[in-house]
Amino acid sequence: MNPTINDVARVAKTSKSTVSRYLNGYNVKRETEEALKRAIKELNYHPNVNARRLVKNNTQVIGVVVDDITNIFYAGILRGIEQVTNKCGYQCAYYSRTSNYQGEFGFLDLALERQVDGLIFISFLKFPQDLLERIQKLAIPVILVGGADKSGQVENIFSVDVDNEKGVKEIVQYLHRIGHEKIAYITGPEEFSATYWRRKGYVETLKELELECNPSWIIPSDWSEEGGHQAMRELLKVKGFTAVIASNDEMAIGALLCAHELGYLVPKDLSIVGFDDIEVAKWVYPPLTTVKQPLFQMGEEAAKALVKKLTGEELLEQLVLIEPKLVIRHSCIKV
Amino acid sequence: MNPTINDVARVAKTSKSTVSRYLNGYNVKRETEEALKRAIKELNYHPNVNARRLVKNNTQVIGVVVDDITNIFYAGILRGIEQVTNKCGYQCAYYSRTSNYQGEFGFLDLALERQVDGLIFISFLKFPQDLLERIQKLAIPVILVGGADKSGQVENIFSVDVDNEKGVKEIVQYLHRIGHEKIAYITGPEEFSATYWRRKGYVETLKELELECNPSWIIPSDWSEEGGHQAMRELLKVKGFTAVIASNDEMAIGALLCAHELGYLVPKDLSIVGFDDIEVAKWVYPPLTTVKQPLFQMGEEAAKALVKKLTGEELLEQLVLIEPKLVIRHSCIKV
DNA sequence: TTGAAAGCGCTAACAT
DNA sequence: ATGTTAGCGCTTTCAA
Repeated sequence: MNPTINDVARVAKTSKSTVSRYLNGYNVKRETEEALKRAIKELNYHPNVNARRLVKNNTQVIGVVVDDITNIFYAGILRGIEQVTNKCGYQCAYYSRTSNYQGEFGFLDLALERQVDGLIFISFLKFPQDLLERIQKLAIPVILVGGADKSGQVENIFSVDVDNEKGVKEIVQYLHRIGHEKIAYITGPEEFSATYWRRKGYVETLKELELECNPSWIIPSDWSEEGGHQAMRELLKVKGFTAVIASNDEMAIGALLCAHELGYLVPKDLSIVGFDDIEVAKWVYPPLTTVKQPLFQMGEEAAKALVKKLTGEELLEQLVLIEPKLVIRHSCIKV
Repeated sequence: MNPTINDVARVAKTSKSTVSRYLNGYNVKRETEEALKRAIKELNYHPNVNARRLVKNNTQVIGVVVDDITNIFYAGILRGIEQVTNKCGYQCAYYSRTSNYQGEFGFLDLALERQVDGLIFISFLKFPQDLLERIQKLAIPVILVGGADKSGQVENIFSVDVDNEKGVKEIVQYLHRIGHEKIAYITGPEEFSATYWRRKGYVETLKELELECNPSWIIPSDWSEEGGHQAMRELLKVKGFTAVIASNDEMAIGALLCAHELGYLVPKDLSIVGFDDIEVAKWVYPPLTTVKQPLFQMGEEAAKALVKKLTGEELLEQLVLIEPKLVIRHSCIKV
C-alpha cells in the first residue's frame, strides 16, 4: 500500500492536519517543516488526488474533448488552450470521442462524474440542438469550439469559431482585385457548419461584386484530396471560369494535381485558392494561396472563457468569431 | 450540491449499500430496481468517480503521455492504443508534456498521484537513463513507445519501437537492386534514437553490399523541410551520387524541392527516398518512395502490454521492434 | 436480498 | 503553530 499523510505524520512525529497544511502551502514551524520534508522523502510519499478531489469537490483539470484525437487539424487549437490553462494552474487532459463513451454525448459524463472541472468541446460538425440543450442545463461549464451557428445561438452557451464567411469573402475580393470575374467553387459536406458559412461567403460576395453566379460552377465534395481531384475533373468539363476556390486546402491540392494531370498550368491557365493554410499548402507546386485559420487564437479564447466561467466571472459575449487571414502565395495570377 | 447515493437511497426508500450494489451490477429485487431507476432519473444522479477511485484505489484510466500533443506524428499510435484499451474497458486520457508538469519527469506524478492506473509514454527522443531507472522503481506500470535502444535495455521495462535499422536497410537494398551504387544520406538530430539506428542501417548495408561509403555524402540536418532543402544544396555541391536517402519524409520533400529549384529532375537526374510515409508523401511531385512506419501496430502492442501488466500477466519480451514497410512510388528510377 | 457500519486519504473547522 | 474531529461519496465486509 502507498504511504498516506498518516504515515508521514507518524514518521515526522506530528499530526496529519499539519502534514496537510504543509502540503497546501500553509506556514509550519521551521523544524516541523524539516521533519516533514525528511519523512516525505523517506516514505516516497505522493498525495492521492482522488481523496483530495473528493473533499474539495474539484479537480483543477480541464477536459478537452475532440471528435478524433488523431485529426491533425486540432493541433493549433490545443496549443492555444494549453497556453492559457497552464498559466491559470489547470491541468489539461485530452479525450477523444473515438474512445468508448456511452452514447453520443457520453463525454459529458466526464464533467457529471467530476473527472474534470470544465470541458472544451472541439468539433467542426454542426452542434446538434439536443447537445446544446443538454449543455445548457449542466452545472458544469462547457465551451464549444468549431461548429458555431450565428443564427441558432442558444442562450448562455459560449462558443468560438473562425469567421468562415469573412474568410471566403476575402478570397473572392482578392480574386476580383486581380481581375477574375468567373470563379468556381468546390464545397464541403453539409454536416459541417463551415460548409454553410464558407459557401455563403462565396455566394454573397459574388452578388456584392456583381459577378456571375453559375450554379454549375459549384461542385460538392468531401474535404479530401481525392474529392478535390474529382471535383476539378467535373469542373473542367463545364469550363468558363478563370479561378477555383476550394473550401479547404486538401481539396485545393487535389484540384491542383488534377489540373496539372489534364494539362492545365496553375496559375497560368487557372488560379486556385484553398482554405485553412495547412502546412503542406506551402510545399505543393505552386505554393497555394489560401486563408489561414486562427487556430491558436481560437484555443486561447475558448480556454480564457472557460477559466472565467470556472472562477465565476461573467462572460460578455456568447460567440466569438475570429477573423482568418489571407495568405497570398503563387497559385493565383492576374488576368 | 450534486445528488449522492444517499439521496438516491432516500428517494428510493432503501439503503445506500443497495444503491451501490445496483450501480455495480449486483442483483437487487425487481421492485427495488424499479424504484432505484426512478430515483436516479428524478434526481439526475451521476456517480462521483473520485469517491469510487478513492475506495477502490484504481481509476480504470490509462494515461497516454506525449512530448507534444500537437505533433501529428503520434496520430497512428494513438489510434492503435485506443483500439485495444476500448476493448478492455479502460478509458484513455491524453496528456502533453508541454503542459505544466513540474520537472522533467513530472508526468510520472499522474501515476503516483493515482490519476491513472498505468502510463504509455510516447517519445522519439532517446529515453534518458535516469527516467528508465525511475520507471523501473515504480509500482505503476509504464510502457515506452519510441526512443528504444536495443543495446541499453533496462531490466523489466517494456518498450516498443519501429525497426529503424531494418527500414533503411530495405531502402538501400532497393536502391541497389535498381542499380544505384552511390547513395547519399541526410541524417537527423542526434538526440533522437531513430537517427542513430537509421544511419546505422545505411552505413552497415552499404558495407554489406560493398558500396562506396563517402563521409561527405552524409549531411546532418534537423527533420524539417527547410533543413532537407539546405542539406540537399550542400550535397549538390559535393556531387557524385545518384540517389539520396533522407531519414524522414519532410527532409526528403525539402530535398526534392531544392533539386527542382536547382534544375535537377527527380527521379531522372536523381533518385530520392524518405522515411515515415506521412500523408503528404504521396501528394508531392513526384510521389515519394518511402518507408511506412507501422504506427497503428506500435500503439496496439504498447496498449496490449500495458493491459497485461495491469491485469498481472507476465510479459515475455522487453522490447518489441516492428518492421516498417517499403512503399515504392515514383521518386526513384533505375540507372 | 438488504441494512448498518467501517473506512478509503484527504481537508477544514474548531479548539488549544 | 498544531492537534482533534467530522465528513467528502463511495465500496465492502458483516449480520440479519
